[in-house]
Amino acid sequence: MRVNSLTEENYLKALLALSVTSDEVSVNDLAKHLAIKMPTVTSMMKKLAAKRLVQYESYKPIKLTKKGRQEAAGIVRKHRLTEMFLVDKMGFGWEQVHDIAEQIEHIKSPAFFDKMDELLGFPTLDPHGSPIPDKTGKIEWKHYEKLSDCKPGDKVTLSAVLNSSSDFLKFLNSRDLKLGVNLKIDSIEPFDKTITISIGKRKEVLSNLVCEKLLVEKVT
Amino acid sequence: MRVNSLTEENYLKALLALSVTSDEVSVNDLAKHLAIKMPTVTSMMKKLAAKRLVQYESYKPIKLTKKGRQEAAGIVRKHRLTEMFLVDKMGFGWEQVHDIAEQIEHIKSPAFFDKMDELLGFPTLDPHGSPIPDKTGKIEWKHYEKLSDCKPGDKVTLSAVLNSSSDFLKFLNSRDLKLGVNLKIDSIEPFDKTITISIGKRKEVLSNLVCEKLLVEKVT
DNA sequence: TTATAAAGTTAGATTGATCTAACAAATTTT
DNA sequence: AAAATTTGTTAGATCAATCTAACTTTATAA
Ligand SMILES: [Mn+2]
Ligand SMILES: [Mn+2]
Ligand SMILES: [Mn+2]
Ligand SMILES: [Mn+2]
Repeated sequence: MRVNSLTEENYLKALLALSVTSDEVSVNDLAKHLAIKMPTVTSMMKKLAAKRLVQYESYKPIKLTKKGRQEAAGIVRKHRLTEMFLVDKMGFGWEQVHDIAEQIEHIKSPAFFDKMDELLGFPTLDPHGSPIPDKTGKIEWKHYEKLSDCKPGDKVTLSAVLNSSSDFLKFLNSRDLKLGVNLKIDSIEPFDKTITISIGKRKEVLSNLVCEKLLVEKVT
Repeated sequence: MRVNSLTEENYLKALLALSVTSDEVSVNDLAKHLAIKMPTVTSMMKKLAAKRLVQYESYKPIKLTKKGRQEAAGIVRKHRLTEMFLVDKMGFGWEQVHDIAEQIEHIKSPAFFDKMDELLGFPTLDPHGSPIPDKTGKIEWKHYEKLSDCKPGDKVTLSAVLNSSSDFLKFLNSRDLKLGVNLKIDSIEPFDKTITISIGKRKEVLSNLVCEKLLVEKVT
């Protein structure tokens, strides 16, 4: 009843990720998110409930307990510190680091991650603009909005991405869309919500699917 | 039949470690080294034999195949590169890195270790003086000898340690025994082979148990 | 060279993580 | 409200990695 397995850690992380919207998570959501079958989730929920990491009763939605949320935040903290370290200290591109961090987040060594933290100067954001949870498990998102919710004429700064897959980030690289670039929304196609933006004098056309994954901050 | 599990990797590494002396390894040795029971070893040997990583027949000693030796060297390479990175690039002490490297050696990401290698300038020795296997799996030990095999009057340089446990290395730290220090053997107690050495004008008394774990190079 | 001890194997159980098939509950549609 | 669909659970199987108990082979000692 002491340390969590890699598998358990992945369930906790999934629960935390799925909680951002609804706080309560269904067996089905979890099964889909982890690409496993529902009965597997059911039995793991019983185990995690016994460890007081989740609240679980048959046929009712699942909630992380405080303890569960903290453990999950700890994993995410390790993941994001790692990504930051890989980019800032080792010279990887932001599109290369997620998969490595998925593995390193399970390393058991507070000293290792404390050292990363220190060498990085105690960062609060990861290379994708996501907040790095603090040691108490607090996760503070800035008040960003989705590019897909902006209006024509809005001037914004690209501040975070909601998808860290290599494919998506390579796409952004190919258009020189990095965190911090300033964009102006020129127009939105009513039919499919495709957005045309200006970056300096360059223009780009971005599908709604892409814009939903881009978080921006209004500039005055 | 593609990728090896963490458990399999640990068996291969153990086999390689035990092969330094005898090339052939017994079920018993392996069981002791891994702190598991013999039947567990037997069944794993069948699995590794099926994967052509070891040569195994009932009641006969076990040998790594060429493929097995290469895989094992790959893990050791990752282990030692990691230790070097932790010490040289992250500021850990040589007594802190073995346990972290035991975990990181199982990370699946050639790019990650290639980057370490590059940032370190392609080192050939780890922080404990052990050779870092090259990418082809070749491991080249310098011609060191054990301090316990030296004679009174010998002048030597401490070049490697055969035990990377935190306790042992903390003991060496407490006596300022780092790799590269020059020692002179003053005398050897015939009864228990305890050795008295001089380091500059300082004198230390080292038990045979300690001296067997210290590899030195004669200086002229 | 027989007896004893050590080393090794086989058989069967356990635990964790997963699956499929069958059934049950809850939700949505009609 | 009944039917259909979706969601969730139970039961039982599988696979990897481990164990213990019982047995066999090999090595060592008397
Ligand atoms: Mn990530
Ligand atoms: Mn990230
Ligand atoms: Mn080591
Ligand atoms: Mn080492």
